[in-house]
Amino acid sequence: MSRAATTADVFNAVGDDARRELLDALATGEATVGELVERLGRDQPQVSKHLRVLREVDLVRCRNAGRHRLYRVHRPGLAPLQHWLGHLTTTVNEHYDRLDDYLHDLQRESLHGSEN
Amino acid sequence: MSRAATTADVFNAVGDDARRELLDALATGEATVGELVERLGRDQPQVSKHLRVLREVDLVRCRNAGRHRLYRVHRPGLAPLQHWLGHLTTTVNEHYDRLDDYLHDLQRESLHGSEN
DNA sequence: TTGACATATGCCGATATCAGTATATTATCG
DNA sequence: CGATAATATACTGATATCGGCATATGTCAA
Repeated sequence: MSRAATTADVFNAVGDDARRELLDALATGEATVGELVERLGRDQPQVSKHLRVLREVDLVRCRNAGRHRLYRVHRPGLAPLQHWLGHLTTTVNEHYDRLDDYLHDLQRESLHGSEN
Repeated sequence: MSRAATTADVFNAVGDDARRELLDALATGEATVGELVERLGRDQPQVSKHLRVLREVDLVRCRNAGRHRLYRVHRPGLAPLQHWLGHLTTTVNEHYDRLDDYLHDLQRESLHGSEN
């Protein structure tokens, strides 16, 4: 009972450098595994494995083209990230203002308070 | 030579459920560790530890208020996330269109890759 | 100072994760 | 059918990560 969940969520998937690089590489269009291997300069098995993770969380999809496999970003898969980040951002913006930041940064140095 | 980097980046920090919950909880304003412990229903040490990670990547900051410590979201810390996701999204949108998705989804049906 | 409260840190064990290597699967072509 | 190219999976070892518990640090108040 130590760890939490498998890599099976979008946030975790994007938490890895290699996978973000893959997404970036696919941002401009489809690519085969071999092309990605070359562009990222990583081993083929690793690229395949990372692609698998991305596929499992629906951030990418693929189709067969001859002997190759063309991967592409699956836009709807980005929704959870966009929604969470958007929601967080707007909520924070609604509840904080410049004055807050200003005051807080001032108070960060020293402060006295007595109350609960 | 196995693992990559320490948890010291924003994407990794946000990859964890507990930390996202913390950010969500702080979205509406400052809170003390105790309040967060109660809201999230997690042990105090864990909350503190997760807050530490968030602090290290500059997603939250804190100030002392008496015996308490008030944590808050540090908005600039969100920038890397916003930029990466925004850039990815617009790039993808520029290079894909509805027709692409339509065709790809069609072809996806016709030929298939096995899975495991 | 002492004592109580709030928060942080240290240690541990279980498990996940990643890179690397070798091998299996799948598809195309002759 | 067999050979070969492209990709996927299996296994391994090193390390990171997380949760749980105990304890340390720090802050106020009397």
